This record gives sequence, structure tokens and C-alpha cells, in this order.
Amino acid sequence: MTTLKDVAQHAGVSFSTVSRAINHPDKVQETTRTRIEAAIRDLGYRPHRAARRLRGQGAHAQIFGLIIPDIENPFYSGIVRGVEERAYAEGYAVILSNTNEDPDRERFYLDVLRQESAAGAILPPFGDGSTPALDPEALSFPVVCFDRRPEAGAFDTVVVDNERGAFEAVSHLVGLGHAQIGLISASLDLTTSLERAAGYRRALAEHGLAVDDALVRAGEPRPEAGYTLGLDLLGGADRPTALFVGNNVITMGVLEAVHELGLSIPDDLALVTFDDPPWTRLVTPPLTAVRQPTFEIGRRAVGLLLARIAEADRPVETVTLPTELIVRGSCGAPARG
Amino acid sequence: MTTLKDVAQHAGVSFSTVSRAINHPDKVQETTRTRIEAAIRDLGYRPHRAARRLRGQGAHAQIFGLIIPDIENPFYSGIVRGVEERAYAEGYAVILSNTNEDPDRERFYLDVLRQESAAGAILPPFGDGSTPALDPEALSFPVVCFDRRPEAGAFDTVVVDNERGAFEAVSHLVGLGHAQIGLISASLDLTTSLERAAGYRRALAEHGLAVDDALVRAGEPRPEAGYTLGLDLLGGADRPTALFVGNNVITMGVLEAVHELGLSIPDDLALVTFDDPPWTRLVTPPLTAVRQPTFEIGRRAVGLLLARIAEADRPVETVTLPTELIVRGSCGAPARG
DNA sequence: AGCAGGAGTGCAAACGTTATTCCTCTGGAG
DNA sequence: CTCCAGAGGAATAACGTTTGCACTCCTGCT
Repeated sequence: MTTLKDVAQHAGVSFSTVSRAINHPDKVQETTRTRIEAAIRDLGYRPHRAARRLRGQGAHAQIFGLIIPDIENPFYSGIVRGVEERAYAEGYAVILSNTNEDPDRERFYLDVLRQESAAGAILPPFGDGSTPALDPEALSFPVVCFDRRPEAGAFDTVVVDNERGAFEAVSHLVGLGHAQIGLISASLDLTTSLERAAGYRRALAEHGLAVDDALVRAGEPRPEAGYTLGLDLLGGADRPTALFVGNNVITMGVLEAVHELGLSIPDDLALVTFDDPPWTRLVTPPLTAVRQPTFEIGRRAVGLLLARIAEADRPVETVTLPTELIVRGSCGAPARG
Repeated sequence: MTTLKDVAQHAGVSFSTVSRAINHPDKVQETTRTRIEAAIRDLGYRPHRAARRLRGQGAHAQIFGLIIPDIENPFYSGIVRGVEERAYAEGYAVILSNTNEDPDRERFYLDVLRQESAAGAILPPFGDGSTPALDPEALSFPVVCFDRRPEAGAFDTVVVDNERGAFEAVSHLVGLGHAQIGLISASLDLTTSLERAAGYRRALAEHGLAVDDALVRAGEPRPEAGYTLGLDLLGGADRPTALFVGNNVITMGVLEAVHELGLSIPDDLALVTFDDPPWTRLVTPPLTAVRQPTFEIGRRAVGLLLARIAEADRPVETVTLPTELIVRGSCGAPARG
């Protein structure tokens, strides 16, 4: 391990001058600086990040945390890529954590970030937004939320316009002539589910249709839940003619239920799903979907974090990104793509 | 931030005693220790990981790196989860990096891990296994490889039995009566592709079929490549009656090509794919697939890393995990699941 | 010519740990 | 009653940085 001292010796200056040459290049003379830079190159010196953080308290901690509920959900892995890309561009490293929606694990990882004196964290707040570990007082670094809204307006946040996305999707179904439109979504303690359900209801209301609670189901964001709820909702005689599913993972289960019931999409059932993982184009018929700009969500989240690191008391900001309705075959409309 | 000193003051001992109580509990008196433990609880003290690493050759850095080519590939995200799970169980944090197969990025991230004095790294070696940055001499920490084989037997490694997996898949197709079986795989500079191609050839040979190079294609592990190669291979008059695809990402493109050509699976074309991402069950017909135990690969990789950290000069170990052929509808055999 | 001011550099403290050394008790043996 | 051993705890020196402070030259005024 080559250290500042080695470089200093090699360049014939004191090690503090080397440090300054790195961190405040304008504070050291041109000639010395070039000499130092040469030495750095010669020795392949890289500053020791941990030591840097230890002394520098935050400013130089080129590392932050990304806490994800389920890395195997394409929605989240898309975000990871966006975060990673932007972080790389800025020279930051990312500590990734997968919580499986387990609050203990979230707490553990927030602790780890604290112990590492990370520069910040990016995460979707739990459930209703009241992540217990997310006490702004106790937190030693900035936090940026995404996907779900934090309880108070306490954190910078990146979300999509869930209400509008759902509204557009359901309106599209209404426009195709459907009057009995079901909803299967993730549990309603998630702000995303609530917003999407609100969009669903508004679409029905604005088109003069009644909201029939018998056509609404909610459960865990797991394929099994989608399967069970799908069988339940679609198995009866008075099943809806169209279905809006609020989450790609649940859709996987719903599709299995649809298949098992022998229903044909879109003839027996028109279907639109939130999220647009790569496989929506591969099933038959391809799924009409509300796409979230996952990559962009990740990038923006990093952007907010860096902005806050640079300026700790800037006003809290919430970025709302638009969704996009991708019409394919599963809704019964003439496919566009 | 509460430090050792705070705990010491609170417990009425010197801070070095607190440190010893944590690291060598047997070296401090029962009564003082309980007092210290109480103080630690009261103050919610957590040791500062970065400081710990700074000081400590002895203290194991409870953090290691995981370098992944493409986090959106379900094969890799499954591995991430396995790694993450085991790491969490051992109290380790994971620095995740996504390289997009870019050698510069791999080098950058290995540098970061060095700068962080991480305890090790887990990664698939590049291309032919000769990752330039992977010079065992220059590396300051242990490395565990997975998926692809490293060039020399220099690193602990977790792989699956690609040759056998491919052999079984292709044998299955032969058993169903196919004599013209195509292969579309990722570029042949990956050890995985080479091994799968070898299994493909051995299956044909052992069943007395000739290998026809006109039925073999290889390209980038991207859907677009699968699409192009699929059109190319299947568009002609003398197309194969069955196809073995060596990679789930390429399969996505191949399926689009199949659809565009209006071919029907399994009647016009029987298909088996390597990898078993969640969507293989959702397409029509569901895909027969060679499943890799992704979660287990991740877990084992961490296991090897921890073993090496504990004992630096243990013999290099290569773990080979079995694959599993999951027969569904796409090969034309009576489906089992 | 003398002196203020500033630029450039070095010194040393501090960050939160761990490990090593050194001191101070206590208690048992002679 | 004295002495010594040994155990338990307190200092202290690192680890590789950053940074405030002090020092030494210059430069440019009066």
C-alpha cells in the first residue's frame, strides 16, 4: 500500500503538501504540483478512502448506500443501474443492500452506513412511509427517498406520477368500452398502491362508472399473491371484463391464474399492468403497460443526493417523473408496438 | 456520533478497556464488562467501521465487493441476492458494482475496493478469463470468481457444470426425435459459452448426429443479438427443427425473431434455453430451461471468500454446482411443470 | 532600506479505532 | 509483615488522511 508519505518522499516534499496538491491544487505552486503529480503516477498512489472519511467527516466520503427491497424485481434492478451509472460518473461507490422488506434489515443497513460514515443513502421508505429507522434527527447523513413517499416532507424524493399513470391506463380501458374493470394491486399501505388505486377510481368516476369494491383486490407484492387474488377475482361468474394490475410482480401471478382459468387475453379479459419489465413483450399477447422510467429515477435520486451533500440546507425537493402508457396487445386495442 | 470515548466515560473506564471488552471479552473482568455492555446499549454505540479498518491489519474489514456485468440480467440479480443474504448473515456489507462488461470500470471498482481496504471481491472474470486487472500479485485482497473460469487456477471459483447442462438439454431434444438442432450462444470468448457449446457438440456426437456449423451462431449477450441471429438462423429454408439457446438474454431476442417469422413453438421449432428467469413460465408455451442455482452460486461464493479470509493459504478451491433441466412446453415433450 | 502582506510550505493535531506497553493494585506465599 | 506474581486496566503509539497554524521567503510599498 503506497501512502501519502511515500509520494511525499518520492517528490521531496512534506506529506501535507501532497495532500494539499490533491485536495486544493490551487494552493500549491505549479512546479511542485507537477512534481507531485508525477510521483503519484509513478507510484500508482490512490488515497485511502477509509482514512479520508475518518478525518474529513463526510465531505470526502465518496461512497453512499442504496437500500432496495427486492433486487430481483426488474423495477428495482433498473433503478440500481441508474444509480450505479450516475455514481460511477461522479466517482462514487455504492453500498447495495437488499432488505426483502424486512425492517430489521433496513435498520441494520442504515447502521452500517452510519458506521462507514457514508455520504448518504437512497432508499424507498417502508410501507406507509414511516420507516422507524428514518428519524431525521438520528440520521447522520442525508437520505433520498424514491418510489414511495416519505411520511413527512422531510426528505428529497423521486417518485413517478402514479395517480396519473393509473388514470391513463384505466381510462384507456374505459375508452375501449369496458365498464367492469377490476384492480389487483399491492397492499394499500404502500403510497404507490394508494396513488394507483386513486387513479383507478378517478378514471372510473370521470367516465361515469361506479367503483365496485367487489372488483378490487390487494395483497403482498409477490407472484403467489397475484395468483391467489387472480383466481379469486376472475374465478367467479361476475368477473370483470378488464383488469388493471398495479405491479409487475403481481402481474406474474395473475397471468398464471388467467392461464389456469383458461381465459383468453384480450378477448375474455383485457389487461394493463403497471411497470414494464422486459418480459412484457414476450408473453402472448404482449402486455399493455405503464412504464416507469427506472433508469431515470435512479439517476435523479443520485442527483438529489449530491445536491444535498453539496448544500446541506437547500430546500427539500420532490421530483415527479411521468409514466408512459405502452399500448400492446393485452388490452385489446390495436397494438402500436 | 457516539464513540468509544463516550462509552468509556459513561461506564467510568478508559476507552481502551472498552475496545478490549468488545474485541477480547475474556480479557476484561466480568463486572466491568457488563457495565461496559450496558453503556454500549444505553448509548447505542456502534464501532466505526472505517476507523477500525484504518487501524487494523488484524481487524477484518466487514465489507467486500461484488462486481457484476449486468444487474438487469436475472441470472446476476439472483446471484446478488445469494451473496447479499449470506453477507448479511455474517455481518458483512457489500459494495456492488455494475460494469456493463467494461474493463475500465472493472479496474476502477477494483481500485475502489483497494482504497476501501475491503476484505475481498467476488466477480466473474472477464471474457476469456484473463481479466487484466486481476493480477494476483497486485491484488491486495482475496478474489473469488464465479460463472466464468479464471485463466489460471489462481482463484477460488464457483461455476456450474455448463457442459453437462448443455449436454442434457440437447440430449433431451435428440431424444424427442430432433436431428437438426441449432445453437445460439453468447460470444465464444466466454468460458461459459465454450463449455455449453462443448456440451452441445458432445450430445450430438454421442447420439450419432453430425455437428453442422451452419446451425451455430454466437453473438453479444444482448436481446438484439438474439433477434438478429435468430432471424438469420431461422429465416432460411433449411432451418433447424430444434434450437438450444445458451443464455436467457439472447433467448429474449430469439423469441421475438421466432414470433416475427411466424414460427410456432414447439411445432415448428422446439426450444430449450440456458438460465431460468421468472418469465420462462409466462410465455406461451412455457420454456424448457436449464436452471442455474443462482442463489446458491452467490452463497457459495461468499463462503469461499470467508474461508480464504480466515485462512489465507488454504488450497484454491473450485466449486462446481449442478444445473437442472426443467421440462416445460417449449421443447414439445409432455410438460412436467 | 525597512516593513507589511501574501504565497508556499511544513508541523502537528485530530479523526475513531486496535494493539502493545506499562502501571497499579490485589492476594498469596514465605 | 514483606515481597512478588499476576491480573486488570490505563496510557500510548500507530493507521492514512485533512487541515489549522506557524514559519519562511518573496514582492512591492513607502
